[in-house]
Amino acid sequence: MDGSIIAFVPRMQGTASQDNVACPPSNCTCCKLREACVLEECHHESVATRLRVKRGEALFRAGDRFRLLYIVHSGFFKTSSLTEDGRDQVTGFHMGGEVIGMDGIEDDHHKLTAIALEDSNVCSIPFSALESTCSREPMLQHRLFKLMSKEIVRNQEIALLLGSMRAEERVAAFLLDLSRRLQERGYAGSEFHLRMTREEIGSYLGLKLETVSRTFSKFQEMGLFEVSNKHISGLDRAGLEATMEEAGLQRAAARA
Amino acid sequence: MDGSIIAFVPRMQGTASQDNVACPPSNCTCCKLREACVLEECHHESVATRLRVKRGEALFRAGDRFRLLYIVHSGFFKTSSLTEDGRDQVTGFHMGGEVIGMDGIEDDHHKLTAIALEDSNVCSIPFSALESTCSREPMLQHRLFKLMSKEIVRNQEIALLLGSMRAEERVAAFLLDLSRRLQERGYAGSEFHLRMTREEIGSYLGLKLETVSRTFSKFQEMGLFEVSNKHISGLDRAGLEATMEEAGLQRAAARA
DNA sequence: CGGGGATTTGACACATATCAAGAGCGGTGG
DNA sequence: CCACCGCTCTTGATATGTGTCAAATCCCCG
Repeated sequence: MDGSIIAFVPRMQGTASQDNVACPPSNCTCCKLREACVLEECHHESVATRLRVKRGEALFRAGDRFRLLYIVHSGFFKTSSLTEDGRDQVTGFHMGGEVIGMDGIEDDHHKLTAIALEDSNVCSIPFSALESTCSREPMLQHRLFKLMSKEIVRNQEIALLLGSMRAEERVAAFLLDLSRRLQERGYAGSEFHLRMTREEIGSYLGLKLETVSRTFSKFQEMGLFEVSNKHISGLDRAGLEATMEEAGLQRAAARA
Repeated sequence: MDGSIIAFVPRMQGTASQDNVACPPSNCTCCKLREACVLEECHHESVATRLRVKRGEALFRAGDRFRLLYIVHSGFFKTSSLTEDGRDQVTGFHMGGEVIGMDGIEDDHHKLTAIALEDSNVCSIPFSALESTCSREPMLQHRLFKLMSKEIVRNQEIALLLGSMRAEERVAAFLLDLSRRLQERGYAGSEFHLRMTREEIGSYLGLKLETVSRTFSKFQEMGLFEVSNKHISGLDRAGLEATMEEAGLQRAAARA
């Protein structure tokens, strides 16, 4: 695995509500995951607050004043940018252990909207407190720099996907990424529920929903997985990777 | 203007070589711009080193060990990612005052290659020294966080461009961005030399070089600017913005 | 002054978008 | 518990934007 910046990778078995029984949403002093959290030191200072977000609700919206960074504790989010000219695009899907909100640091206002795709729990930390703690805790500062760098790289990878891949490669890359992240969190990597619609996948991948649907059907025919509505099973990671490589070879051949 | 994170915006009149006469490439103690530099505090510590990079040379390459962050002092760079499967894409063009290399913080290795598109001068700062200084200088830490956030947002904007804009909009957005940044640096915003080839522009915008060329020709016919090889003049910013808005309206109409 | 890469332009191909219709599924209320 | 409604998804037919291929010109660099 990569020398993960995000050490906090919960292996959630219980539901969000069960968690909340034991951990009231006021602070994280009893957080079961604090030892492993990216921003661990903040727990010691008791500056983190637990929040529940229901499916469909926004954690923050584009234009909101930025104050907090959020760590997804359980659940699933999408972030999207909605520009004044009506352009709307999903920029990411976020699951347990991932940090959301770093787009707001630049000028104290969020550029993105974060919406829960299922009932979720997040940990919120005032960025100003985080900065203070960083000054005293070089390791925390170091991890935060790495975390932001990782977010830069992630966005560059999306740009690479959007700028240079065909529809099939994009969809394969999307599924492989999702599968890998679920597996890292202790879930099966070959069988999972998609929490987002075809339209949201398409928006993320720069494709129309019909193209996503068609590609799913085609992959199913190829035996790369079974898809039934939002449920994926029997995902053949090696097969998907081979599909991507083939497309890459074609590109290389075309160039030669 | 935006509450610029990058306070260091040189108004270069002289050439790179003239600069170097006065400022040997050993350190920045005599840097004319240190007062305004993003990473000002580092100059006080004399940890910054000036480098010259000739046109075509690499500042760093993908896979290189990451140690330094670079501030472009004069000149012009492109950064690009080159993956093992032969995918190659320009991820950005960088001019005076901009910081390059933040993609390497994540795991101590650069993901991108940075190549000078003209003879250039950069200031290099060991990242470890920067981190140490940050711990003592909260304002520097704060600016560095903002700088990285800005880079995150920039990459999101590229993704938005690649995922949702048509060729004409992309080219218009590219020229407007370039024009704005040149203007901020004291150059004319309506007349400038393109330092990159059509192919590099295309790679950055997710288009083929022929499409870039055709779009340039079309814009010229529309009277939005004159283009002669790499020279642009008479750039009509308002006209380009109108072109983008029209495309946006079409999109909105299509959706309704 | 020669040569090779860069650019332009045209003709054509193809991937994906668009438009359209119908089926499936999930939630809601009777 | 069933029936309905709306949203999501699938699939087909067609349109279109951009890629691909090719050739000529241009221009910069040596």
